[in-house]
Amino acid sequence: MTLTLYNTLSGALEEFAPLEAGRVRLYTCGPTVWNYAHVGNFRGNLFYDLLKRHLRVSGYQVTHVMNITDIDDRILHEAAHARQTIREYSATYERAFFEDLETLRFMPADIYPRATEHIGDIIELVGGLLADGHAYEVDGDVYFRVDSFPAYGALSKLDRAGLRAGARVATDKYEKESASDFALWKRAGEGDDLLGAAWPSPWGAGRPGWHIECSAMAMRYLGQTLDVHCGGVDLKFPHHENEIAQSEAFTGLPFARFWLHNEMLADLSGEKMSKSTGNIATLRDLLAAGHDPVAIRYFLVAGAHYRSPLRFDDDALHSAAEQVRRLRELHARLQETPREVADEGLRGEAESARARYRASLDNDLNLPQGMGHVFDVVRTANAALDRGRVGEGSQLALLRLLDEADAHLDVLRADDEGLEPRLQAMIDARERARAQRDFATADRLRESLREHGVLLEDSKSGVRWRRS
RNA sequence: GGCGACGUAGCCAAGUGGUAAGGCAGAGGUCUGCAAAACCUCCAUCCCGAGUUCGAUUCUCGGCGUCGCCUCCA
Repeated sequence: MTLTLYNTLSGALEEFAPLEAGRVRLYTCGPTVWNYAHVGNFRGNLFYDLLKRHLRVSGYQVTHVMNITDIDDRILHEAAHARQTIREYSATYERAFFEDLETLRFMPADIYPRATEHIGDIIELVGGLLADGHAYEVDGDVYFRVDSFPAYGALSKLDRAGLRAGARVATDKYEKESASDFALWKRAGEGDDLLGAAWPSPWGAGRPGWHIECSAMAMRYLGQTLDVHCGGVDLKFPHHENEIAQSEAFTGLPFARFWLHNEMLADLSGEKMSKSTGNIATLRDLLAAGHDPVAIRYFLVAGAHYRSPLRFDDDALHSAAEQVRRLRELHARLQETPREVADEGLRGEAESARARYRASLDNDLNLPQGMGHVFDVVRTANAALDRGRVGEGSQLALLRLLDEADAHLDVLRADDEGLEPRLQAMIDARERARAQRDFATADRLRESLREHGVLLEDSKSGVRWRRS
């Protein structure tokens, strides 16, 4: 089975193969650290996570670079307001971002380059574009000359004539040859040096434009042609279009072979979650409201196919939490000693489900469909366990199925394995009371444990506990 | 106005030219000291209209509706 991915560049599903056998060079658009990221941002990050995990499942070694954009107009503005340098200002949000990623079990990238630490690379890129006539300088600002790159618009399918030369372009304060030209380098404003936001360059003190850092850092660590470049659909234009233009104008080579774009997370009303609208929830908000981070992860990664919009909704979050619980429940039951029974049927079902699960993931990362296959078997397996019909063969096959899914989901492992001794003692005391058929005492202890957030489940093989 | 995506049960969400996975919620039941969990049963004809076809939810056209992008955006 081969991995097929939807490539925005061609607008079609394509068989994936990296340039170098066995190794994938992956670049994913990281955060601009000017504020706390919201769960919509993390939907994107978890899409990257899903892709990377599946590439690894598929046998590839993945070199993953994700940028940290720590210089931009908003950071500049906020830092000035807070009377801090941009580094001081952005450090808080950068740290929070990494904490949130860890909470969501994001598989870390290999390299997280910061824009401010690659000014030299950026200057080299801008210099090259100027030398070749792909850019021009106006009074300390440098712009990319879109007319010099005929393929402009190929990714976003925007016809250049169709890019309305009106609206916001008219308000642009810079003097550009053409409305669609974009800044590669911006002249320093007054006080920028005090904020730590001005660097010397052949065109005078200034800072990089928005798009250039991605080109510079991607090529720095991954070479001139990437295998996969990911981002949200809202970055297709102008960000990715501009990345392509400036990178390919510089190298004369394709910048990225596969462009993958994830759809947005929407609020309850269906509107895209975004900071400017204010309809956002941060991970911190959700945790404070008592939501399990693992359920949030499941919701964001498996709640919908990555190219479909996903609506943020309490019921959907609850549904995610229940699905995680059911998977964990079955996983726990499969730790028991298998019976000596003939279980060819169940084993076959588990193996077939695993093949179908794999095929779903190979088909453009269709995890929601894959989970359908998994849950088909979850029910069958539980029924068989109820009847004591699970032997060693099917037990192994079922565990393999769950492991295969968990290679993407990463929801089975618990954050805290242990139980406080005092609570464990209460469970033991309850078991003794039950053995003596002193159900009043047993029920009292169970209720008390419930108040401590521990739920009990009695089974033939003993009592199981879990956090509520 | 241009480009693009989407409209499947109370909710979330897959999918297919031959009469629609899965999950949540809900109802009834089995099991259990009671619970919980688990299991069993029930719960949709796929926005509307026309067309193509032996047959369309799936293809085409036209509506209606929702959303995204059109230089802040994951």
